[in-house]
Amino acid sequence: MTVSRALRDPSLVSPAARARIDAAVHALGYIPNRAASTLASARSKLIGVLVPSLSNAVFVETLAGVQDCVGPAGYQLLIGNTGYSPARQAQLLSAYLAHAPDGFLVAGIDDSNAIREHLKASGVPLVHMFDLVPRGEWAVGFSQRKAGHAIGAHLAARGARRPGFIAAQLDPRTMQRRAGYRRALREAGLGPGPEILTEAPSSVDLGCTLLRALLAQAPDCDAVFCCNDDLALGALFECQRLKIDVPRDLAIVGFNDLPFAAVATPSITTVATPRYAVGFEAARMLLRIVEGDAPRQNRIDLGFELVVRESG
Amino acid sequence: MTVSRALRDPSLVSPAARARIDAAVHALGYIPNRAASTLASARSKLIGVLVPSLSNAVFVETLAGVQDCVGPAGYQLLIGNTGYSPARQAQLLSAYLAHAPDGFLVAGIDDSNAIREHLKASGVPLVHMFDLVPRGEWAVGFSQRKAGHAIGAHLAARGARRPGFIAAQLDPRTMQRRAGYRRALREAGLGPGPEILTEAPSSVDLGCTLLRALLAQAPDCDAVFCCNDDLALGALFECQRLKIDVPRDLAIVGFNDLPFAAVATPSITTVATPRYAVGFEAARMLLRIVEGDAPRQNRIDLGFELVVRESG
DNA sequence: CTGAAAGCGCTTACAG
DNA sequence: CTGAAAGCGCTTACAG
Repeated sequence: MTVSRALRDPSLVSPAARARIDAAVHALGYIPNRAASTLASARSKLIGVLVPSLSNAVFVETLAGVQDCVGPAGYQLLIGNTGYSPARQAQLLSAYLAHAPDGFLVAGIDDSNAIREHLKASGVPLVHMFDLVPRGEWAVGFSQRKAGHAIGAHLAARGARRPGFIAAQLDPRTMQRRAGYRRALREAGLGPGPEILTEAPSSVDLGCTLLRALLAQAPDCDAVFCCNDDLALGALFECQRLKIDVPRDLAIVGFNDLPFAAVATPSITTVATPRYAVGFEAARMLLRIVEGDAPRQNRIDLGFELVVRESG
Repeated sequence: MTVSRALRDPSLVSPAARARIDAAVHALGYIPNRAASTLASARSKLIGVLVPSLSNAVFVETLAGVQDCVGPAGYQLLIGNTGYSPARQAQLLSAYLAHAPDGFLVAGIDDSNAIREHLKASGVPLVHMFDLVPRGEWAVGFSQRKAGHAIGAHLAARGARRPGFIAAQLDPRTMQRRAGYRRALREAGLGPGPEILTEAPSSVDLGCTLLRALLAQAPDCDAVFCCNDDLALGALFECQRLKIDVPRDLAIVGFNDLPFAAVATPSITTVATPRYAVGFEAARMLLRIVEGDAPRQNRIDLGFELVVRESG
């Protein structure tokens, strides 16, 4: 148990003992057993992270932020992909609870109260990522509504007469962006405009399809807000195929500012979202809670930035 | 301990006992403690997965395959991003070893023998993903060399006189593709052709830069093999910016067949790689080994497919 | 089919 | 600064 002490905090042990222990550890290739440590200390050094998708680069970068924050502190992640399904989210939360994680980081609100109570009972702290919505709970994100509003206002200011909207997945964040966007159009005296919505998962390919559908429904459309950059890229490709000049004939605006947006031809106007920072700061908040140094602020709004480029 | 039995395998217990146990479990919201189970049974139901990158969609899809295979069997993943660094890989392997994983799945060969011995000593089985190289070890993948060869042969057959090559990251798999590609050019009586290589991480943006560098070095270049689709997309964007007609003035070929390749304008010729299947089959192989039913074959070659489209 | 005993490898809390 | 004792919550192996 002097060994146990030396491994956890070398300063608790005399230099002589430390040296002998270090030597033995090296000679034997000894690796402490975390299961035993977890059992004895009631600290697993595991953090459960739930994201709605991994094919969306946004969440991959969020995970990178989380990892960069918790890795140096010696925590490992249990990463779960909910596929935007509340049921799957509940299932993953219970499965992870068996591993006694020290905390949870979740992107996408959990609607089902069943799990909420499960969690409360478990006492495992949870920080929401992206959604600022559940007041009174820990959250790091930004206002999807304001971001959508910024885009609507931009298109109106740019002179769009009949802007359209295309969206996939229709998760709550997308719908919040839409709400802000529509509000901006209203404020600018524009109608709600044509919209093509589908619950299908988002993809570049789908962007092509939705753009065609939009133009079929509203041939006089002169701008389109795509609920994310993948869709925007597909829309751009489709315009190129149809010989529609972007932005002259049709302005295209995306969302997230994924790496390709800046270098597409034309480059894509979009909203840069602080996804890496959301992951990092949410993880930092969680670690502070776990380690008993909870921040006074329970919500952090990281903001966003409209990036105007060539496409609209 | 009848409870323990009922939870692991209900058939071991009488229906009456089972019913009472189920009722109690529900009433209490009881969740078994995996740390205790791991400690007592020497089975963690944890699998360590090491990939070189998560910003590359290839590995994200590989992880999806792994997850879809091991999830139903009740295993959780510890996912580590090595960032193409052998040192980081070694570090992650030791860190994960402390969690006593039942197995490892690794993309990218581990060069450092130090860890190899560590692993051997631990007795934790490991299956390589993508690389078929280490004979005598478990592996699921395909021949990068042959895939590169198929591209070289295709460009030559298509009439390219001076094909170029651009590549980033320069990991072993990329270099194997290059070797096969160069061999095909040689066989077709073409010189090795201009090449722009950089160890920088791959990105769409970098594709733009490398294409410009290639054309600066070899203005008479009439085709380019980009070591992956991200680079190919960047190259395509850059051609559009420079008003270079693809494929008339310059043919572009990528690698992986990421979702956007099929819908770009023009659509991108590439090699479809079985990345989801690599993950799934590697996981299946590992599970069989872990569960004492090791397959007789220790290597599975999943092949690849050249997908000829508009860009070259 | 059910149960009492021992132990997995650590950590905690308490003595020295 | 170091050590003996007890226990974390399960599972294994052995009796009944």
